[in-house]
Amino acid sequence: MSKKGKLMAGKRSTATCCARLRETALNQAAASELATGFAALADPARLRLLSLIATAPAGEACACDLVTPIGKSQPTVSHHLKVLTDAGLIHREKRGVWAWYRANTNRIEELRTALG
Amino acid sequence: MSKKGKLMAGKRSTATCCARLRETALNQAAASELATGFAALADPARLRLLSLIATAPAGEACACDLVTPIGKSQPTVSHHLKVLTDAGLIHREKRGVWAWYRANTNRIEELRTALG
DNA sequence: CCGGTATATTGACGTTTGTCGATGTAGTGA
DNA sequence: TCACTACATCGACAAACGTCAATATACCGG
Repeated sequence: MSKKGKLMAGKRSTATCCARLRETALNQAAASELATGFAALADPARLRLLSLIATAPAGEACACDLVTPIGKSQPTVSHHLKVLTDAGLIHREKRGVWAWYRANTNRIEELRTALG
Repeated sequence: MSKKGKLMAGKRSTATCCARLRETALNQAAASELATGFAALADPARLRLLSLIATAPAGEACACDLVTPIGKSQPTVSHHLKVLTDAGLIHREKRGVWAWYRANTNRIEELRTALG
């Protein structure tokens, strides 16, 4: 779990990457950073999209396969995928006409760590 | 701490208690349940409140000590505390004139598990 | 009972969000 | 070139949200 022995408390090196809610009180910057991440998860459609992408074979999913299961219009799904992308939770790769999405494990883990 | 406790005396279904985003695709119900939880975390002020409460001595914090560090008005802080309470992330206990808040570890862990 | 304090609720406001239809853009194959 | 498909963007709208001042509620010490 611990990648390195790097959890020095004294160094204030913009440590928003590893902020932990229940360890030390969050400063404003860290709180804002985390809030944008959680905001992306604060919608059922986006949670299901992220789940569909993360559990897709080969770890990636085509946008064309995401519209129907979500049950929303194509522009809406496209919008949600953009929100997830902007929040760093997924990564987009355009291949031909198709857009392939992949979960950003590091970012998800970052938010998970915040709750630890 | 006791093993389970009766703090979770809500109508939370057992099926959604252990949903994991990256394990199997979320159904609509589980996604909605998780989304309300993450929505409560989708605000910097609420994240800082939860952090202040979780790291407070004896594991509990008085509302009277939460207004100033947040830098928002008293009604606004009260509102955010209510949102966190309704989402099951903290627990409120009125003692005399004061309201004491305590983090709901189970609920936080539940959301953390969803990202695992 | 009275004044002071702690907290919650109400009402109003500007802003953000989720949604869709319409439209734009770009790759593909005939 | 043309039609078709996949996806993004735009414009509009209602609903939800964050915020505060004003007010209400409840407790406590005199």
